[in-house]
Amino acid sequence: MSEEKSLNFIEEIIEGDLQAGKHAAIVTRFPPEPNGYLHLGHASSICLNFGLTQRFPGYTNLRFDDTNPATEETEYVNSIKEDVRWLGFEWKHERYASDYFDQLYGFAVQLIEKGLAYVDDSTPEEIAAQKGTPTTPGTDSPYRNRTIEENFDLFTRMRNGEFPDGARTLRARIDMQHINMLMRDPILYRIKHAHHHRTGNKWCIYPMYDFAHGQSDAIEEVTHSICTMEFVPHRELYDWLIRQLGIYPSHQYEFARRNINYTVTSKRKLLQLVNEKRVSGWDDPRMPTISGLRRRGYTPHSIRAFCERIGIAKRDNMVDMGLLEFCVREDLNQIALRRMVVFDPVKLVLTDYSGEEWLSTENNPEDPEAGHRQIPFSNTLYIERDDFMEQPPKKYFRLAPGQMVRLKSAYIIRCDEVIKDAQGTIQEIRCSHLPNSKSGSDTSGINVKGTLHWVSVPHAIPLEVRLYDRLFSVEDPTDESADFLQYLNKESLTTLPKVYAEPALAQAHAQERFQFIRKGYFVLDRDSQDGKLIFNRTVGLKDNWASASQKK
RNA sequence: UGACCCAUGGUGUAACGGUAGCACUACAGAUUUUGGUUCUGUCUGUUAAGGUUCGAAUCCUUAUGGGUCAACCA
Repeated sequence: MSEEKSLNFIEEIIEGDLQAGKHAAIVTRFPPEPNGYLHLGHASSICLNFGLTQRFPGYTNLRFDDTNPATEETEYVNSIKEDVRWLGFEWKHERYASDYFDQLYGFAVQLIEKGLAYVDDSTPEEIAAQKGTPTTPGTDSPYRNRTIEENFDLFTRMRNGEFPDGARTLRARIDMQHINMLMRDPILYRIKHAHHHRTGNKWCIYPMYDFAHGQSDAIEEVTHSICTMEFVPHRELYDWLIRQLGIYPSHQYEFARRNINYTVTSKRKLLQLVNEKRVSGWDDPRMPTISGLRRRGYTPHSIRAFCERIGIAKRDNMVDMGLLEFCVREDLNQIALRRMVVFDPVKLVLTDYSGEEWLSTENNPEDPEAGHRQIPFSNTLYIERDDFMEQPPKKYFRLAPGQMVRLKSAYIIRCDEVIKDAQGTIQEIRCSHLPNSKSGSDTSGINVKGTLHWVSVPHAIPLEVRLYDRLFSVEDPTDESADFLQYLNKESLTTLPKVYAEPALAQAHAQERFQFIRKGYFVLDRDSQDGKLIFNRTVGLKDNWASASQKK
């Protein structure tokens, strides 16, 4: 039985190309612009581009599309490389569009010499006016018919820095009446006296996306250049330039960007969240950035599984964040070390128990290899306040007066008495235990429905815990006519400054994943210091009781 | 008003002219020393109308709906 996984439409195209002998091997590239941090949308593209060359013969380059020195920085280059590697992929060549600036300049000269490009002195406003609209044709620039000699001279002088920013542009000479607005004499080069993160001050003219991306693809002999649907109209220009230049015929294929509900995946909007301090930074655990997810405790494996499940297609989509959460729970359930932590404590005293003992408990019931550890037990414990109810509803099988529950990995106890203060707040729950019900050697013959987590008060260590919720309160924060910031979820971060944990957690390492039993999955945050451990909740456990009891 | 892209349960994605499947979600039950996990089951779908065909989610036409295109951004 072969596990026949169906191909997505791009894999089908590649399989067809390979079978037809069009290519012996394929070349793809992941082409980020280093002007922001990578997010979930990029993860999809990374998994696609790198995944393709794992499945088919060939390789994938990492190429930075760094043609706009005004917004691009080395900080972003470094974070992008780190994130791609963290996701589990390695590129064949690390390249930059700026590596090709000399060749690109040569291509521009070729177009000028063929009469297919001209220097335009029009202002941005004039060029916009010449452009026409989607339904009305454009008009020719008055500079459109300059001689080849004049164009060459002016372009050379543009390069030499004789003109200020924005004074002139180099435009392709195609057709101002073209039905496709991108074909209406698109700008190829613009003047920017700006420092570039790699080429420094060598250049004061920079190529536009359309005159860099496809040419870089061709230089690298990329066979399948994959991008998102908004570039569909660019393909005509992409092909035109390649044809006129007579360079390697890379082909562009488009797929629909993945949208995920309750968040935004737009670098502009994410930048805004960072700049306006709505979040603590690009790696704020609430951010849909790779670095945010990493800090939140997501595993590379879970993100890859997510991308695999949401697939690749051309139709508009809105993926449920719940699927991402499912993927990370699925992974973490297998690997997380179980620990007991009480968030909202109420004291529980065993009136018929004295002294202390260390009990054995498994680190991960899903993984026998994870072994066991010892946990301290005494007659003074903390349990969760909401694990006790004086007047329990039906089917509540936690602790209540006269009721029995098991303390995880310890004894079955019965609630005998409740001590309250003048306001009626419970101060202490007094219980007795069944000595012969000890975990592992239970001869009591009693079966209880509920099992509670707990910590021994004298042994407990304090922790800070940060609980996260979705960043936005509506499914599509960008859809509404209002500003997306208006839909920020004000409860996206809840900090519990002091919770009580079993002592084993004092030895937690940054890379370890934990499941705080009945609470969720947690990871150590980098804000932790000696003596002050901080944990991020990656995701909660599925909670059928909470959803069932809320429904009433 | 134009051109282009897209349309399968609540969500995502398959079916390549021949039984509409998978995953998530939701719901019901079993198991469980985590109301977790695991297991079993249930609900819900081809945008519409024509046409081609023995047979259409699939091919054709039209309509409808959604998206994209008027940055010296990518």
